[in-house]
Amino acid sequence: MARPGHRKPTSFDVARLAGVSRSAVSRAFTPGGRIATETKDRVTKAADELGYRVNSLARGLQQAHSGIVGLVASRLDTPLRSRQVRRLSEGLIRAGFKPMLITAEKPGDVTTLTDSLLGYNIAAMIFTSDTPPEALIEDCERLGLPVVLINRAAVSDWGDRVVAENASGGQLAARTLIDCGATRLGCLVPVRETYSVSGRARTFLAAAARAGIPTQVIHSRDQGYDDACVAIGDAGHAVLDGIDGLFCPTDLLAIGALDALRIRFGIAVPGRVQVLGFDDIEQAGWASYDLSTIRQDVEVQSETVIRLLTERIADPCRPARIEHTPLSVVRRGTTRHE
Amino acid sequence: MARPGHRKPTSFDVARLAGVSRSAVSRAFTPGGRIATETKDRVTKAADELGYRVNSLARGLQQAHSGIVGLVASRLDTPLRSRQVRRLSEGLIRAGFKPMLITAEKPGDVTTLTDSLLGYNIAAMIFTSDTPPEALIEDCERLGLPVVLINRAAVSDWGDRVVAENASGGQLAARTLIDCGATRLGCLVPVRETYSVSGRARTFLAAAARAGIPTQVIHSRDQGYDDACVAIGDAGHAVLDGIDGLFCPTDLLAIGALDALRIRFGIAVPGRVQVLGFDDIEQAGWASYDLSTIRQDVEVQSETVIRLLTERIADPCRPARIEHTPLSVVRRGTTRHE
DNA sequence: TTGAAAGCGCTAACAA
DNA sequence: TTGTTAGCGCTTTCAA
Repeated sequence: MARPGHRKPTSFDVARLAGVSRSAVSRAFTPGGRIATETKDRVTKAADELGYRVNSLARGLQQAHSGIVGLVASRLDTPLRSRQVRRLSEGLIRAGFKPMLITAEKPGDVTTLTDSLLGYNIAAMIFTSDTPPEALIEDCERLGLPVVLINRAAVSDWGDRVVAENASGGQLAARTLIDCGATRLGCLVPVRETYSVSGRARTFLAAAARAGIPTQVIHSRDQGYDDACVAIGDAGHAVLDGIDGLFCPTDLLAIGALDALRIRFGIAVPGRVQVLGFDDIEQAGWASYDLSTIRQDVEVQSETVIRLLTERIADPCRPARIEHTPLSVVRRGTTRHE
Repeated sequence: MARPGHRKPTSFDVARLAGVSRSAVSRAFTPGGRIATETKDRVTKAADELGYRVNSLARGLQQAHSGIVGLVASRLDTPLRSRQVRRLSEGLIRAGFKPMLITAEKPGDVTTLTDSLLGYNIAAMIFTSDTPPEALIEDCERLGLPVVLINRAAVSDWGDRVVAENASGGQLAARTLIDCGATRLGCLVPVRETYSVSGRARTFLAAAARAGIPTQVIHSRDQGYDDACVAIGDAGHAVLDGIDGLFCPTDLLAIGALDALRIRFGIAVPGRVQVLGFDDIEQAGWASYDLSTIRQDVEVQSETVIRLLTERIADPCRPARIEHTPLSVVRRGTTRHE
């Protein structure tokens, strides 16, 4: 237990109390340290008595990195993202890292912030999707700093990537709706592009075209619930009457669309129009929505990120890799049975 | 711009290029540093040229703290919490701190983790509600480490606190329901206690009793959507037929209750039973719920936290303070007009 | 206002 | 296996 003593105890204090050298103390606290069990015990005991804790700052000054990992996330207050960040944070901690959270909406933010992170001699950076700070990633490359990109397009060939299979994602969505009997499709497409969302929408449209199914594009401003409501509202009966299946490349969009469809226009879902989302956020399972969707497994995704990170740190020279996370169809109440 | 040079430039390199001493470089990068403008310019220029960045690790070793703030949050994937964390993170960064995120569900996690945080010579700790790591806060006290508690009970008298006015919160909820014409109330109470939620429920019940309104308690296991669904399901018509107003101390609970009430039991809301939530999470505004609720202003809350933190760091000796965040009634579609 | 010198607390290379 | 020694990159007295 810690003592009321004012100054924080250092390895020197522990060394003196244990009757060993400071290096011995250092070794006792280093995972693979070459040290006699007996010595280690003495050190541990003395450390406990003094309430000693290794100073990670000093340690980080000496070693290759400080163990801090920069975690860059936009729209943290969004269901999918908050789940991702939670998992990543847990995974990082479990792997012995410390996540430093950078929440940033505009690319400018990210740059400034990461810039200051770099002074902490961090072990790596993780970028979740959206705002693409290309220049920043180039900085990381220059510094040889490991980078993992989640659901983001490649920037140069630096950085490992973990992406949902967006290509097959859009395709899977199209096939699912068609299999459920939809014959005239619609697709909600946010004007503000994003790697994953735009990718899914694009491949959905391509797949529908290949299948010879007529498809309408409904544009929304962005990816929020409100954006979807407005988009559906603007589309109006003129468009909506022409479709019987709607793909929304995000559950949040799907839920907004659903509310607009049912409540504003009184359109029966899935009776008149079937709706399919993407991600499987918690709210998709809420009884009022009971949204059919394509599931993106966040848990697997996070584990993959951590694995890639760890391996990259162990061997900085290996070529960049890209891992795909699996997708699965979750059939709920907004689509009809096949 | 950074140079391809392999070793990261140090203050020494900058000093040499600028033709000054290392101390001058240090001063140039210290906000209030006593240095001639001309010298500073020379240093800045040299630093830019070399791509120099102050090493925060080395700096933190020297100064009172490293600028890192520990941010402890449970249930990060929950709407309210993710909004809080987003705001806090933004606020901390704006104030020049770096948030280190500790996501932990069990008190044990928190202890281990914070323990390792302490090695980073952090500036302060912020605890969002739930899991109360009392021993930990005592540790902070012993170390003289500033602490801010959000919606948490006091532990000893260490730590500034920011709390919603739970006392008046429950009262406000009771009055709102009664004013809207409810005459037989119900209150959902999670068995697993939590400072804020339990507090609100308690004061709600007290206020209802004072007003002479009969009130039923419906217990749920915990605070999630599913917990509310199950609780309402278990209560059944026997209980539900006896109430015409239901207070749920969390929007998440309210939404779960709403779905159970309407979809499982076909009970009209607000026709037969009015429902009132607490927090005003984003989903409360979604058209399918349109939930009346008591709003907790997360933005104000975060700002208050940052202010308290900053002031405490500036003057570590000031007595602990407690600040209340305002509450307001948001009338939507699950209550009737007065 | 500036520079020289002494640490901050730790790890790592070397020698014993 | 252990201790000695030399830094890691910075800030901060203290003199000048």
